[in-house]
Amino acid sequence: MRNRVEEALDKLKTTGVRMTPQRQAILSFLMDVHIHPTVDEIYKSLESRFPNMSVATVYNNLKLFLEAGLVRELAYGDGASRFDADMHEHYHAICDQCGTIADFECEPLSDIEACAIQETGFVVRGHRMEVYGTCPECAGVKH
Amino acid sequence: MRNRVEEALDKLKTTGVRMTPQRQAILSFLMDVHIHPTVDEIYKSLESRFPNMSVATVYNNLKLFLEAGLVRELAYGDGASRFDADMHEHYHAICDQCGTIADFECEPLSDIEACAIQETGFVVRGHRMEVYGTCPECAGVKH
DNA sequence: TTTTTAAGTAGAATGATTATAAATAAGAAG
DNA sequence: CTTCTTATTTATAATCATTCTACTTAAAAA
Repeated sequence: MRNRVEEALDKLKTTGVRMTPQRQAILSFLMDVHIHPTVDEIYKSLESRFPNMSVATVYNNLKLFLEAGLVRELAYGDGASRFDADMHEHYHAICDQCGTIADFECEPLSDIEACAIQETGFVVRGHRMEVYGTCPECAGVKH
Repeated sequence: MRNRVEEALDKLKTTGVRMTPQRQAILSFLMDVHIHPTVDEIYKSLESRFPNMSVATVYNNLKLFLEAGLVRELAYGDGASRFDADMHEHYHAICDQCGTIADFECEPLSDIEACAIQETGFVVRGHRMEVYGTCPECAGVKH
């Protein structure tokens, strides 16, 4: 069995998507790293290997990956979006102080969705949820 | 008893904040309207009454109201932030098609926060949650 | 009134993201 | 291996929300 990146790119190829070094590098960076990077972080990390790569390439590929369901976008209001190639059901806890994002798992919030359906009459597709607070590192440090 | 807007502005006045027509108009617009407007919507709605008002004034006042706990900001990743002067505990359901935002109430998600605390070690301050789907109007229309 | 200074205004600056047009290179076909 | 088609990349301009800056105006205290 190949690794996740090659598997994903092979699947993309069957839909007319071409395999390029930049594309491969962006996807494997996202899949290797567990830090939910921004576009700029991805761009800077690949700068040494692809000195001529344009930021637009990063944006274009991320959009493609999003549509293919390979990554998800974490769009917090402030600043830049973050991207997560871990597609299994999980939630995020975000540190108010240092911005660290920690993953955690939990029963899906079915009763909340039930509430929403009952009170609003919406056809519910899904939800989004994050927890905010202070990470152990920041909480532990008495400056 | 005065109305909510005057009450709120009177309370602000006690902390050295001045009462201006623009400020009053922005706050009462937010409190009257139940549509979670963007800065631009607020600005355009008041354009006829205040032809010389600057967008910066809207931003400045919203920041002030946020700090005073009179409104909350709904920062969805795409596009502009929305503002809500309804401060009682509630959640939002957002229509994928028309963007409508419906309010609903529900038990607070205490078990999710418990999960987060246990798995991440965070000191949890609060959470954010929205439900996404299709509103009754959009779902009902077979175009 | 006068004075103090918070608030408003206009416009420039920033930062993330998207659009555009030309150059490049994947991959198919011969 | 060479040619051809067109997806992709690149560089740059454009857009959009938001913030900043310097100056003017006007609340409200004295």
